[in-house]
Amino acid sequence: MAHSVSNSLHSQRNPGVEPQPNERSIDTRSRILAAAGPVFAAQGYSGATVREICSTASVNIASVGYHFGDKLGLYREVINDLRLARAKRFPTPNTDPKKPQDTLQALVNTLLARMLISEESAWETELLMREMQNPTPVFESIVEGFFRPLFDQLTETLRLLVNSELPMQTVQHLAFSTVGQCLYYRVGAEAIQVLIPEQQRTSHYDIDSLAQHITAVMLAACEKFATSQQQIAPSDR
Amino acid sequence: MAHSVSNSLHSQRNPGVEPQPNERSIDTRSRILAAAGPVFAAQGYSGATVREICSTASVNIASVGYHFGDKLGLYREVINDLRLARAKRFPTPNTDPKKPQDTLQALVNTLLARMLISEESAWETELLMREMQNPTPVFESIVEGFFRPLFDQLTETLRLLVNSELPMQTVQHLAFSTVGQCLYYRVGAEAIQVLIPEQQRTSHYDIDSLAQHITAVMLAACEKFATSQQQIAPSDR
DNA sequence: GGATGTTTTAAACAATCGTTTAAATTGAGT
DNA sequence: ACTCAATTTAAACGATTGTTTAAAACATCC
Repeated sequence: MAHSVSNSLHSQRNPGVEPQPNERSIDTRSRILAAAGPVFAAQGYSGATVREICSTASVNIASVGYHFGDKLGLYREVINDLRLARAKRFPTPNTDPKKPQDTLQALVNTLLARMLISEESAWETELLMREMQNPTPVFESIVEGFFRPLFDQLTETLRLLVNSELPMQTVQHLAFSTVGQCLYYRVGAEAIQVLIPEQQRTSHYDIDSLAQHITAVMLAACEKFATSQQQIAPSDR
Repeated sequence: MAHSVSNSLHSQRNPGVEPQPNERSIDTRSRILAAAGPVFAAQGYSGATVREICSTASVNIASVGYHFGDKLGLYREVINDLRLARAKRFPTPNTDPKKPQDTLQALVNTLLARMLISEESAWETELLMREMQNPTPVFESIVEGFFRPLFDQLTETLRLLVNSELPMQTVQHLAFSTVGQCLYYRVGAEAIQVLIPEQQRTSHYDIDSLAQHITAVMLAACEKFATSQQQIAPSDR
């Protein structure tokens, strides 16, 4: 009745005996995976339908049950493949301790490039954004695999730019300030589209311009934080 | 067959003749509205079901069709009531041109308070967040009614803090930097919960601490931007 | 080439969705 | 008390969802 919690392949009736998948089998499997990503990203997990996925993949509806057991099983595989693919495409910039300013600029560029990507792999970012607002059971692994590495590199770089006696929480807040500014140009993209007329948007909202601005803001903050003993140093009161 | 595009009340058969709603009528109507807000916020528009809304409102399922015509009609009313309620609860801080630093601090405080509210009206912010990622036909009116006023006040305040010859786009970017930092502590809340151990989170992530940090970052940036003719002034290269 | 296990297929399943219908109930005016 | 419009109610509608089933098609090995 209820399918036992076993491998992803349902055909594996007797445990320990690996089935030998056909060439067609892995073809339909990969075709489902390729079609599922954009659909999950566009409609969300619960909004996406296995019928639409199988339709765009030119595959029978029962195939997802056969190859992934479940709709959630398919989603897990999509997330897993996404992590592997992105690790290769966006290599973390090599950190040069002698030029932390340049490292910060490179990190901001990488962050913005990940946010504002508009190629055929834009659905990946969309999917990660949906996970941030509607976390599914795979969210924690996403944070550890995706966000933690960049967050650590960002805090290390910012540490070099400020007074080394600043408490760690302040440096972490500076990292969140950096990420937050980058993230806004994706989360708030629809709002910006309403707030700013199109004429201005076309000329000053490319990745390089935004990266330069955000880097300048954070460098100014770091300089001020570097010369102050306290966490906050009001200027006049 | 298909209900004609008319008033929200279906009972209004002959145009020009206002129906006189009962006491019970406006009671069920308001009870539906009160129940719909949190459900829409928690499940999203398409995820929410009129059955759950009517169940928590202790109202028949057909009532939403009678009073609001449609599920979307109910949603529009929820958004409309939300705008009116929030305009009263979060009055925009009065802007004193002589102390732009204080005005900025107050604006950041208001922004963060709107983001991190955890009272019984937390569903309102949740609903606005969902609109940002999954815009419905009411999104544009939300931006104009909710975001535009604070965005304008923010740009005016920042204008007083920087060189008055700076191009408008730079000031707008500074406003987005401010909003982005505040927004991150809500959008990235789930990620922060994984990245930062609970022990640290309890002591340095209250509204006042975060507002002080963000204000300090933006004041540092403004000071630097005020003394530079160019939009970006690299320090050493 | 027949036997065996793997994969695909069409069809149906039960559950749930938003919406509609027609009758029952209520409330106010005369 | 009767009338008539407003409102509520239970029930059903058609459509769509994820999942399952049993048979057909395929591939592989002896």
